[in-house]
Amino acid sequence: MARILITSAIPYINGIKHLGNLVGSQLPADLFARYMRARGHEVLFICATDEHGTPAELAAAKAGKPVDAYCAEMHEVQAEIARGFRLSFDHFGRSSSQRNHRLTQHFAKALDDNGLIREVSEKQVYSIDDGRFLPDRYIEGTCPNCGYTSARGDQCDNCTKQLDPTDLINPRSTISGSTNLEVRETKHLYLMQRSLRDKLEAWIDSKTDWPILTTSIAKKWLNDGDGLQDRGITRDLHWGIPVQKGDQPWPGMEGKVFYVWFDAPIEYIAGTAEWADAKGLDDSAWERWWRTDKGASDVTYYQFMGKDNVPFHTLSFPATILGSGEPWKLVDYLKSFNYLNYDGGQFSTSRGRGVFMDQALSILPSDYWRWWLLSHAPESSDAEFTWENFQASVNKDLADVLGNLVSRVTKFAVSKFGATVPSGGTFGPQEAAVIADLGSRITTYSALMEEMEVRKAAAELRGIWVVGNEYLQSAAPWTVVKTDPDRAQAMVRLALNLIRVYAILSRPFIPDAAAAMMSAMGSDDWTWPEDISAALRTLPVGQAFTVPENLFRKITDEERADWQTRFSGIRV
RNA sequence: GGCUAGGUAGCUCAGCUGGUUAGAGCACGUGACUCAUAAUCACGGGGUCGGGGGUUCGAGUCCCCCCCUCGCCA
Repeated sequence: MARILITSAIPYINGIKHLGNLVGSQLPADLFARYMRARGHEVLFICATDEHGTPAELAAAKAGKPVDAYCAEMHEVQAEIARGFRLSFDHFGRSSSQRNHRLTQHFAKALDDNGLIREVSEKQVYSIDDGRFLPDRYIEGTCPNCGYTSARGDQCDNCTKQLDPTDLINPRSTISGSTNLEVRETKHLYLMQRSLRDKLEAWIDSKTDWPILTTSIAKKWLNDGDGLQDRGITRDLHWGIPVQKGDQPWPGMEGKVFYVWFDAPIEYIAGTAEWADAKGLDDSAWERWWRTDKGASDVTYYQFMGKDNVPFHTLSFPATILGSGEPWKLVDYLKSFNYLNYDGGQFSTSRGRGVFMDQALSILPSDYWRWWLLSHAPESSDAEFTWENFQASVNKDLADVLGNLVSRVTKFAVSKFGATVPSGGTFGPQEAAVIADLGSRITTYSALMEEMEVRKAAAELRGIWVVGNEYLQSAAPWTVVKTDPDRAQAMVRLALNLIRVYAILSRPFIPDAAAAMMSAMGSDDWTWPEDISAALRTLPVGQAFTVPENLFRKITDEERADWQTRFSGIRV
């Protein structure tokens, strides 16, 4: 038994995420966690909400709520949706937790003690009416280059020329529209990533088994232009983790907070501490997952995220860990995903284009989405969601291949032999062939799951389902029963056992349907079928089973057309 | 403009270090079966692997140029 730590990139608190966000991190992480648990490993799966920063403050203001209350509320909303998708987090934490405050301040002190923090004085635009410094993208004005009146502080969207906020003519705050702005001098802390560059590069170079997507992004940042840059880790904001050196004040930094990208990944650790707190365990319970001097040396740590998060997880966060000089666990395997596009374009949160997690659950159960998203996960390149493809995949794979298999087996069995596992006959060559076929397929499937080859694993699982239909078709118990009822009973017995085995194998992808299959077979034995021959003889003869409701319903053309128009833009 | 990843059957995608007639699922056609959610199973048609050069006994797979998507960055 191995010890496996899994984290999913933490979703930002501001609003409900769309399916592209889901399939890029939380869902594949859940798949992997469920699989590893099924194999009997000790798994800890942590996620959280990322709560700090300007967007959270603005969203709270828009909602007319204090930012802490807003975050608490949105955290609960996201947690509820996560439960709806059956995301099996051991803990769903919050980056605003006290645990994260203390750890973030601790890391800042450790970095400073090691000479890796420097102070930088810089000029930034301050909005007097808003009472805050404005990040570049919250300033608009007239482009000095082309005269476009809605140029942003970092770039003009019209002429694409790169700008400095102070270049803008008649600059204004996009938050309030106020033009009462001035340039103020402010001091910030920078993490000296440059001095950790070689260490980081050596570490990245040692990860030869990582996806190309992951390492190529990391190397680009290490080598592009002047190479890895030092990074500001503080901001002039109110909502965030106060800048402190451990539990001591940081002279000159009063009133400032850490930058959200500094504290967010630390929440992986803090979230584990929150998990221990929630369980009433002491510090050693979470430290054994993170501190190699306190029992974590045998932990294998996996991270899951979309490609936009890769630089922070391959460079910035490791810089924090390595720079601390303390024995914290570094990620062992980083699985990254490309983007999911929506019907010929992008998912767009701001324009409400695409399907959001709450809407998805309002039209179909989570298993439908889990299956489609995972079997089409954007692993090697960006992938495309279309309603036609979704409909075809759900109807064929789930309803026809798997759902109908369960249906035909149980209904036939009940009508001929009653609602108990029949005792007659013995397994012969046909059954031996099925056992051999499944044995090798399960080996393949397991290997793909361990390699996190999500799409290929889904395809193999589907192949495993098809084996059941192939067997029934060639064995034809409905014909055999007329001349040799005992033989037909043996066939039915195998088929019923098949349903239980399929429940186990399918559970990481479609947990609800798997539970329904298992329960219909009157069993609760989820032991992984290492020995498929024995696994197909597990249900006791005479044990009662039930005919489950159809596991999956089909999506009609009318529904598809309706959804297609409903989710084409403008979220209602 | 720089960079990453892609451009393979109607659609969604596999094809590791170059090697027999380029694969899967869906869709389509034909047949079988009738237990089942008009489900299933078998067989079949369909691709000059974005374009053009080159290296090689041999290239979808390596090199060069060009075109086109997606994304990132400046």
